[in-house]
Amino acid sequence: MKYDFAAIEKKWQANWEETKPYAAITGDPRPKFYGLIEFPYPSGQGLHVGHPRPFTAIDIVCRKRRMEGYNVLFPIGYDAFGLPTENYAIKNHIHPAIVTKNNIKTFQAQLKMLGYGFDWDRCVDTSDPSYYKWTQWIFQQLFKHDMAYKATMTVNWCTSCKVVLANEEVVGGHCERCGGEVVQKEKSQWMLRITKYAQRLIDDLDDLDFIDRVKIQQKNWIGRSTGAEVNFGTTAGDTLTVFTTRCDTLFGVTYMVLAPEHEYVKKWRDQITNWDEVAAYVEAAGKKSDFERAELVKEKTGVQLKGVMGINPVNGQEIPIFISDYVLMTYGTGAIMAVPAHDQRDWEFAKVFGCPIIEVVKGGDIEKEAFTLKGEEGEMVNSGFLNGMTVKDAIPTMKKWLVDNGKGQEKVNYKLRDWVFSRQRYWGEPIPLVNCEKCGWVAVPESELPLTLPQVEAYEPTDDGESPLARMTDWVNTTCPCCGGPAKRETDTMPNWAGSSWYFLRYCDPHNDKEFASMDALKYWGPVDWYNGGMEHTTLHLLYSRFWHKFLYDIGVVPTKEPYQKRTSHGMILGEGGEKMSKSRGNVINPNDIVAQYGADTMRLHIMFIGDFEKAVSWSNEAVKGSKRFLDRCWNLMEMAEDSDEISEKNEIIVNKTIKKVGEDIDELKMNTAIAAMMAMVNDFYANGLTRGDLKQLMLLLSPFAPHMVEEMWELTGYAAKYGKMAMQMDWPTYDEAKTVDSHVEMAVQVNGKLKGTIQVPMDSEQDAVVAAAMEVEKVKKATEGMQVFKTILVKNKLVNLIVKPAK
RNA sequence: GCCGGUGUGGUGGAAUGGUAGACACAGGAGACUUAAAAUCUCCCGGUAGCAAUACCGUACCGGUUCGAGUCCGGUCACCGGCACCA
Repeated sequence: MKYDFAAIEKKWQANWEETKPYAAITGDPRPKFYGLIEFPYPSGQGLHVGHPRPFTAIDIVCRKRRMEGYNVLFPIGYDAFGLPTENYAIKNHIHPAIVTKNNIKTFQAQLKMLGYGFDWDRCVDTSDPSYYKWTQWIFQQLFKHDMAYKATMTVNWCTSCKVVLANEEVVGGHCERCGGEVVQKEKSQWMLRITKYAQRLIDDLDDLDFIDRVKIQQKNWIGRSTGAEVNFGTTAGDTLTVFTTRCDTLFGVTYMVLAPEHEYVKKWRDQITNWDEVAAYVEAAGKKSDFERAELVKEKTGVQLKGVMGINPVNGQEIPIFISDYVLMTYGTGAIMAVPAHDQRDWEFAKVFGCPIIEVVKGGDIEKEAFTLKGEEGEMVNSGFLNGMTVKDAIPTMKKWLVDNGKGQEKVNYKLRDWVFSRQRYWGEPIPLVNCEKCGWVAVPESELPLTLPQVEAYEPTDDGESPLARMTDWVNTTCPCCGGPAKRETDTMPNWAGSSWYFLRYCDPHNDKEFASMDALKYWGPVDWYNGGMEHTTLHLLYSRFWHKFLYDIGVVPTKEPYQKRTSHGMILGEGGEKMSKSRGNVINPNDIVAQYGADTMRLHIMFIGDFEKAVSWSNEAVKGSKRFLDRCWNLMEMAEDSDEISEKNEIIVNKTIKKVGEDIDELKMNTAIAAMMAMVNDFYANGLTRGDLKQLMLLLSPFAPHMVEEMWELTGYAAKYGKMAMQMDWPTYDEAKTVDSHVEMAVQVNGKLKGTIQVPMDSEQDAVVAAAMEVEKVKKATEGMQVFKTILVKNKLVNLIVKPAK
């Protein structure tokens, strides 16, 4: 018999729509649990199989928490601003708001189809003015606290789309969408000072329950390195400051290098005797994209600034100064001291330009390559007062010398850059600022928020890379809230990361029109207890939202310094054969098809059973059958079950064992082994028979995985009437530890570490009894014949290992 | 190059240093059926053997251990991230 999944799923989804068993109640006295999944971007393609994996996993965790007595918040929403919608709108001349609305409808239907226990009354849409009013409000707080500033910087410009692209949208120097060439262009941008939080973003990871690879990746991205700033004199009179992590090698400095954009290059124009050559190099470097500068340049290039020399502070030696594009303006001071003996890049440059290479740490062969020791045990040579020291000791000694002599100071640098926050796009939150000639940048009064997106006729970006909003002169021209004089609105919009940086806060209090969320609601629900999401967001969304949250904490509007207590991450779902799913490969799996053929419960179960949650797995249409077969077997147990509400004696052990295993596995997201354990229990039921009481335990365990079918079974077996509750509202089953193990155990018998057989012995048998039983095994007899047992290793209830040698 | 991760049957995958391959998919055999599907039961790493059994087996080489898929050192391959960060 097969169960009628279509009718059953429809019935129970209608029931849940009506009775709202997933409603979260702010302020409820039960302990709270806040489970979160990354809200989807409502694309035109609808849900794909990638979504249900994390959604189902956290849904299962939340369902279990409800049964354990928690007041659970498991919300959903839509990250609705973004480029694909805007491009679709451009192509089809439909307003992006309408496109978004339609897409959300599709997503909602699909999410409901899969039976997720979301609290739908808390649904948010980042493109809804009642939502982005508060995104704008938060931005204004950033602005008011000097955390947002406008700066001119180089951005990626697609020559074909005539549009500014984010770094993520540039693939190998070309536009991700059209493949056109991407060049660098100077543009004035809003920036957020995330770098101000760099240290705290590292330090506070220690108290969080994030999986290690997330912590490591965030730390690497922030890229803290400790070293020193060293002040070099120059013959031009200016002090040239560099950053180094290896101040121990100062005696090995044989030249200096500036980034081509360094301010001193222009400043020294009159003293530089080869200016034409220098100017040409600067211009050429400026034209190169970052991609070309990083990727294509194998051989170091550069030009010496003739006419100016640097002066090494430790020995007063005059050294040449070069410009080269291997030195980045965006890190450190944009200038370096070059130690070719102990830095591979400097070594390569020195070889090209014939600079001297002076060894200051013994141990390598600097004729062949730079000696960049990994440990810190090398011995200093040719280094004046450092001679004879280890590198480890030389670094602090030199630091102290620099400070004492006013030649430098300790310094920490980060790779993290400030966050480019402007997009020259239509479909994003308008930045709620106006520019007044007299007052400069001024925030739009809070009473005027939300500053809504005006209706425009064309969403296409303009030729000069301005936002489409710039054409709306009626909207752009306004008055200054400060002085009442003429002012212009900012026409750039926010990036799609804005709305997602705080959405988990809005879920706590989604209908509040006085505040982004009340402190009471935030205190009740915060922080998010468990947040699962993709690794691809580790250094973007996850970092950005931690930054926003810390800022909100600092201004006293959120109660915790971190937004998420626990972070886990799921592996990708690949197509059959392990290839990435893509339209061009034609291997995309649509969840709708699986649900139509097998039902939502099978879909949910299978996507959990398919493999280790953290690892990538390939989808197999064939294998889905197994999960469906299991559900059918569970369903058919109803006919087999004996008429008793007690757990049967014959199944006592397997039931208790399975309750323990499933409960523990769910908490570790090991859904695959939890399901395997339930399958094993069902196999036992088929072999040994079962009571309705046994089945009841299975239904409770299976309820989070296959909620529709279980509720139907719960009703048919009479439990719904008996308890007046749905299965999902029952208490999570408990187990008796003593009953999770049999009275007898099977133990392995080894002779000299080789398996010779197994024995059945009473639980917790002592060594003598085990050895006696072991000696009864034929193979053991044979293997120990004429031998002397001189050592016995007993692992209780597991194994006994007899170590033998020939008897004399 | 650097930082993470992974490598187990025909396949997806299980295994706190303790019986490798749980649980499934595919495959094989049987029961039921006029028949097929479905369902139920059994078999299913390799080599040799009628068999009992023996030997081999968790990418590769070595080590620690009574015992290693698991720990340590080295090598290779693949995946993800970063990449001239001084």
